[in-house]
Amino acid sequence: MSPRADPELALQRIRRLASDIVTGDELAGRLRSDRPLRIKFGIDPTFTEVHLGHAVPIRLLRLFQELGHFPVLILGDATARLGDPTGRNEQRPALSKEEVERNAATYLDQIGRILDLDPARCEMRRNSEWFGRMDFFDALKLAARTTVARLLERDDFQKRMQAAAPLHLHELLYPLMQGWDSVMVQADVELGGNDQLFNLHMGRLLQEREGMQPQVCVTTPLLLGTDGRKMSKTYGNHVPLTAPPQDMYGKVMSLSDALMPDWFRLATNLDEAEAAAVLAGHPRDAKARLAAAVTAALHGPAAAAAASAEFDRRFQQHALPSDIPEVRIAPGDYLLPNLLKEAGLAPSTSAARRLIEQGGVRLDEQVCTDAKTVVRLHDGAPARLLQAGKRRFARVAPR
RNA sequence: GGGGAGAUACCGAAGCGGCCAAACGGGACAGACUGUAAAUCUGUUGGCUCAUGCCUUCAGAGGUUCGAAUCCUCUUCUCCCCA
Repeated sequence: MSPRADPELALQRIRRLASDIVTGDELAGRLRSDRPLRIKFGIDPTFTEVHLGHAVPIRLLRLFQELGHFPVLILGDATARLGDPTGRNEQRPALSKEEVERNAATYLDQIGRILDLDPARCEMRRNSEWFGRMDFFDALKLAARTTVARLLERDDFQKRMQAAAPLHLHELLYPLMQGWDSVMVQADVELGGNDQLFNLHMGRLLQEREGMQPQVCVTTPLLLGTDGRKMSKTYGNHVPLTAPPQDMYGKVMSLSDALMPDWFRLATNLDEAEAAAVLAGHPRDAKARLAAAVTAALHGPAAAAAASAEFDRRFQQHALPSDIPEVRIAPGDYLLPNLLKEAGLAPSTSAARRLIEQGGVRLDEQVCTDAKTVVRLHDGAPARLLQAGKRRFARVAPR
């Protein structure tokens, strides 16, 4: 276990990644205590792809770990089967045990890219451990610890009541379950996205009822997607933690300028002064620095440097990418649109034709706008270089 | 249980017998511009052996008609109001 950092400095670094802290004084007090704090973070394995937005609280958890504290990761295998009502898709179908397990495995793989999951430095618990043992009376006893009015304070519950939208009884109990996790693992601090504040508070309340010192709640700000909307897979504006270095770098480079300060703060380890200095320079360079920092954090500096060099080659010097996939096809004469389809560069020959007519296709580095071009690819013919749009390439050769 | 409104391409939404492969908006893709972007402008956005040609689409199944996304019947599903 690394030695604990200076409490003042620690607090400063935590604040930089935090949106709300309830309460700051309590956190300062605990950071000054002489034991490692138990930092709880819960994830419900309800989906499989973790992106940079999800990663913000995980990065904060990592920071606590670096500061000498002890992450307690809760795998919400019980809660996942219920579904946190926060989500817009309230009708999330109940997941099977198998699905939950499968998701959990991919989660840990992804989280492990940020957090040190070594059992000596991190505790991992499944909440089925205690919820699986509860009987109905235990559940009622838990429910008796709060009031309906208190639960209905939650913003999205209120909205749904007002909109006369369905609000199921079990959804009301979700915050209680999350809060009970805090009791069971004796959390000192719980982290979560800033939409989690209500649930985090419930942990405080339940711990207090149990005569424990209530946990400190720390929420993290929302990291917006590359286009400024909420980061989401459906918008295609997300950066998956598992994205290969080249893609990751490229995705970050497509970020809107205005979002750079947030991204520096929430997705990189640059300190405030350093980030400010970089941002004062040319936006292009700042973004390159950002992309490199994000990529390096997940793939290491060497991969980041390579991704950066490749990106510059491709988009600044308009050079060909260094790794063009090779496609082997049956020998013969091909109409250009068919060839594009065969090479996997277009979804249909019609789409390929349109692309050609719009000047989006290059054959051996020459723009070709004639959809009737015939490409002869007989046995022994040399490979032809195809480019569709700015970033799709293939070398096609007869099989 | 009663009454009403719907289901159209990736999404939202027009169309209500031929001029409909289907307006418009968003998204996506391409081109120009650029700092890689964003913004802006332009174009494209069912498929095909590439054609002023053919084929498959307007919830599903039948029917009327020379002709149906549009009319009729049934089925499925959604939403709203009343009980």
